Amino acid sequence: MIQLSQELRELLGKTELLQNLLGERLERIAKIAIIQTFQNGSLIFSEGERCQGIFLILSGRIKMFKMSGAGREQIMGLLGAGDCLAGVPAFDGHCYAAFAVALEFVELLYFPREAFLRLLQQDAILSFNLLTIFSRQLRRFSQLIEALSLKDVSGRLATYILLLSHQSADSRDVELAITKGQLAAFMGTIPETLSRALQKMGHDGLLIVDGPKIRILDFQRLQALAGDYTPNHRCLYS
Amino acid sequence: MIQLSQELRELLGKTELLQNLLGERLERIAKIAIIQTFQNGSLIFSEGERCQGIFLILSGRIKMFKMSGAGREQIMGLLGAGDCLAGVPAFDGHCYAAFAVALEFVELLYFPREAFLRLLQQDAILSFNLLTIFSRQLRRFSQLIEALSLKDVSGRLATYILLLSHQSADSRDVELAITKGQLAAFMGTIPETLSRALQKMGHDGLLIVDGPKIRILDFQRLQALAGDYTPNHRCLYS
DNA sequence: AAACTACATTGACATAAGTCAATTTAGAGA
DNA sequence: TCTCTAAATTGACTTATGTCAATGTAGTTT
Repeated sequence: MIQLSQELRELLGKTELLQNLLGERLERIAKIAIIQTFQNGSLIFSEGERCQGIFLILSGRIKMFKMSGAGREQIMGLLGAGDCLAGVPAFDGHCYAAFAVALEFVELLYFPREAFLRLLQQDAILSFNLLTIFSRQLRRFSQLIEALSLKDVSGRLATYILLLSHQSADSRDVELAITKGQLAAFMGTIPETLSRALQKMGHDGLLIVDGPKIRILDFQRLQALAGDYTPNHRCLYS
Repeated sequence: MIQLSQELRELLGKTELLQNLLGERLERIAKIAIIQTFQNGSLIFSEGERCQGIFLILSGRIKMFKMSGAGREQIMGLLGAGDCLAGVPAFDGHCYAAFAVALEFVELLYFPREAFLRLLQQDAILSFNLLTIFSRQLRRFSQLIEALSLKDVSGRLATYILLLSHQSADSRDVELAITKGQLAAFMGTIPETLSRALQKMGHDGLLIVDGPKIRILDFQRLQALAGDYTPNHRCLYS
């Protein structure tokens, strides 16, 4: 729970959006911010709604997703403390491009669009930070497009597990931080198909699944399944 | 064919990346630029290659795409005169995220990365322009992800045709500016499937296809096929 | 411990879309 | 006009993956 203005300022300086700003600048930014809270499961905004500002996540996790007419979800991103939300709509002034719901109790800092844009013009560092955020997101989206269009579910899953493995302490042991249902929606598929893909990979001796824990047995074949065209794909994951 | 430096400077000022810059700034930018040309069909860069700079397209069209292990293409974007190329890799210093090939004879302006980044720090307008470019691209990618994950080929096709229709003079008549093979690769499918989808739409009385020309007969059913969840989706297409 | 809930798995089935191969069409160049 | 080539279409077939329905599992609450 965020309460102290002092504590708040410290937190802000550590976010990707507001890092490296001069103290006084940060001070001024903190002044125009409004704290908003959302209960677990509540809708923060909807696709198509007019966007009036940008959000910084202070605590809690948020799911951004698109939805088909039939009600299937495609998760566009999972955000947590320090991440910024609705950067694009706040910048270009158009509508939200996706839905956002709170996966937990969420505290947000809200900056009205006009004030945010004014600050953006005044502060080159803020612009730079936003460019960094946008470019990272563009890379993520590129990968997602590639996965959805050019890989089957097993391939996407293998790619994802290998990515987790890179971030993990022991690269052989990986733990899913989200439910398998969410993972399915993230991979552009449904829980049933994901379950079967994992089962097959287990049966083929690529890995062992135990609830959210996955132990990788065969990196080589997993990499082959992931089937990246580029010989060294590491730089893409930055 | 670009030859005169005067002519060049005028062109640059009209591009999205360099518009609204002060005259002297533009002058300085033009100085560090290097002209490169590519023959029709030639590879401009490959996914995974280290990026050393940013490109501005002076003339000709460029296809950006990803490729599967099996050799299938997903077109990420089609660029033309005035567009900028490799903005993200130039900014973040990582590798190209896709392949780029010339679809015609192409003339590019190349700005070495270091010089470009220096200019970016000095000029808030340049940053703003790049933010605009990035945010537009993010919206495009969002739509592509939504299409690939949540719509079938007919739905994607309907969406695309309606988009063209909005841009067209007579909204009932639409003309494809690219080959159907490229369109298929853009929609995340193959020519055979695209051909069948178009055929079915024709058979169902939604439209009439004559080579690259399409006449829309039934907007309502086309819109239903496109199946956007959001009631007013217009703001997404900006 | 029992019951409730959300999540995950499994099975049977339908179908959209990819693959392979053959044919047609249309544009460019001789 | 007649190739020659690339693009587009069509047909027969296979397969990945979504749908529906049932069952199983685990964590939480009473």
